[in-house]
Amino acid sequence: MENKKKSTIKDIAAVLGLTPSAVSKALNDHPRISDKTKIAVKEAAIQLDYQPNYLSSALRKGKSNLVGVIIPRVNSHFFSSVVENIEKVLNLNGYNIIMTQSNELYAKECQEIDTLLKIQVDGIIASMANETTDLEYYQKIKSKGTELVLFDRGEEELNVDYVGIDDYKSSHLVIDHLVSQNCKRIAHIAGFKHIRIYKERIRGYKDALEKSGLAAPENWIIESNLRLDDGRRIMQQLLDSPERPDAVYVAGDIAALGALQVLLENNIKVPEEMALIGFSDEPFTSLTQPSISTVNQHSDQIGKLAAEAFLERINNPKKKTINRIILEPELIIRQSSNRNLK
Amino acid sequence: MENKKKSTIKDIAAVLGLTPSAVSKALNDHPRISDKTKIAVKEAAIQLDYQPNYLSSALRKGKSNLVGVIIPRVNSHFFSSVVENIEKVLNLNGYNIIMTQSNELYAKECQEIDTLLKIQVDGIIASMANETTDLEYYQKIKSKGTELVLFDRGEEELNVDYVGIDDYKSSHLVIDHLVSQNCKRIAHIAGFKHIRIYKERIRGYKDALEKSGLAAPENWIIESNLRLDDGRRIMQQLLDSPERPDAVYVAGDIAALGALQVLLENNIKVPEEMALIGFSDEPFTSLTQPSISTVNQHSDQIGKLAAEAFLERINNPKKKTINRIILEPELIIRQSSNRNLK
DNA sequence: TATATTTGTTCAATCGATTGAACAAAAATA
DNA sequence: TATTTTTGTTCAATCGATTGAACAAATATA
Repeated sequence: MENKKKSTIKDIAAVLGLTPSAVSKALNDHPRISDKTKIAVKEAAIQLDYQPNYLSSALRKGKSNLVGVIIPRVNSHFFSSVVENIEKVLNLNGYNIIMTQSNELYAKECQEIDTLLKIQVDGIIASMANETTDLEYYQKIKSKGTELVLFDRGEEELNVDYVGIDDYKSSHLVIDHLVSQNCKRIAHIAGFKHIRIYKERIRGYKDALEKSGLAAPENWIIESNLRLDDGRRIMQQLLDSPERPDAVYVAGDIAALGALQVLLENNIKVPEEMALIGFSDEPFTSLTQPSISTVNQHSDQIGKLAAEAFLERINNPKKKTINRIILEPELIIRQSSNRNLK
Repeated sequence: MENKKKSTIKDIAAVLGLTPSAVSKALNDHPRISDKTKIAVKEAAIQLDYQPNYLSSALRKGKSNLVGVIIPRVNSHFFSSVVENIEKVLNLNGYNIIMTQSNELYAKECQEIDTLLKIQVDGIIASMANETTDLEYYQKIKSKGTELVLFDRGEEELNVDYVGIDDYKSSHLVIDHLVSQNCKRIAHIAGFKHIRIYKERIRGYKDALEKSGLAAPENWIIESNLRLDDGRRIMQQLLDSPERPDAVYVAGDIAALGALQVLLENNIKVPEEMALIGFSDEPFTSLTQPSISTVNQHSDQIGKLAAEAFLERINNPKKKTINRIILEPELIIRQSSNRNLK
């Protein structure tokens, strides 16, 4: 029952009275092999349930047709959707992906990079962990000659292909909308400043407020991990502050959910007394009561474009120019910020 | 700057005036190599930033030290937590994991299995897709001599190691609790009967009701995909039925969330008019208003035990006995079913 | 001192597939 | 018929690491 004897090109060669090299060439459609032989070889391959040995061919060719994907965490709609779309595109092109998660930890991320390099993936597509400030490990990927594409969280100094949205503009969409809802005192629960995308959101927040002639006191920009608890803690802090805001723009949906919980627990009317906007369009934002306004990052597009950037690079190894693809953000207005509809 | 020349044992050998085989043995602590040589080799390895070529050693040894993990979807706390714990245990034992998702699709699952077999993983740890009824591909894993461990969703006929919870008993915990809350008409939004775990939950549901002397009309057991929409649709259907239930036991948290939405939209008091219990202890169940009672499946334990089952098997290839590890479920009582507290 | 044992290293084959060069046979051209 | 070209296949080296056998040198035993 257990048919452990995997067949090799040798077995096929033996059956047909050929040499292994002829078989290899037949399978790879080498021009010098006759059609007759090719057909016979391919038939025999099926008969013997032949599966090429990936390890040996990768070793010989120096190419694994494997791409590593590193994301901060899988349990997020945004990231899992990006991965799904990366996979879709790469599968069509003969690549398989290996998905790993850093859990937002720098140490874990380094370990994952080492593993992927060890397995000799042809490239890595990654979004950086919150903790990561030291880019040494990413430099290492490039120095090993492995392709690297970043998405969402990526730093410009690495000088590699990047796909993401216009974070600066996102903040403008958010703030302009809140202003149109007659909000006057808008606070920002932000991500860490050392990460480019969050820095951009902060910059956009400030500029958009200034443009509208509203104040943006420094203590209304609160950096955090954007976890549920951070959202809760900071919202409570804002509620307790002497001049309470009338709107809060949160740089992540999960933290926005935490913030919403605290608002509801304190019987604050949303959006009448306090408007709320999150970021990422996680599915649960449409499920809460009230539903949470948020910013759509086009995860499907990001995945597709990141995969294509990798393919382009691997197919043109000489190419020197760097692609920076910036998508338009889309504001999704739901109950938590819509004072007219409710 | 780009240091593409990866060093090999040959390079180390050249530096030290040894042969590659001596270097290989030194690195692998072969007893016949002198300590002096070992130290010298290891120093040189560090100097040259030597990284063993995984492909060649895997090819030669017939062992990749890679384990594939197949889950229905990553975007779920239960599955991502299981994977996290599998990884933790396996990393400590020198294995790396490759995580893939079937998206609940049989075709995708088959493709993932092929990929993993191609990459020549040493084993596969999997939870089966909802769609899967044909076990041929899983048989294939075994017939190739690759170790297989199943968790949560696994069928007995495959005759492989399994880790899961006692689904039959889970239903008893749920029903007994609902009965204690004075519920009399308890419906069940179930998963597909062809999957063992859901079948067991249904069986437990029926037996527990019978034990309590309550009716369980067949049309109160409604099979589904357990998606959000299924929960919504079926709950609406139950509300519209002539004899409306006063409690619903849902075999999955996401469907339970959908059900809750419909209840709230219809202004039905939960749990007073309708009690609700889900399954899996997804984090959002504690975040809804009211929070949803559910069953904890001990994802961390499942991951750990599945990884250990794999390790045990790979270390004792001759072992013939099958491990079936069944954990105790834990009922988590929250607002949606607790009529006393609220 | 002669022989046996231990120690440290090299040799050579191997894992399975790939690939350029070599070669013989068949076909085309002169 | 002699020569060139084309075609189909085999040969042999290679990717990098591993491993049992072989061998020489050093050490121990008789």
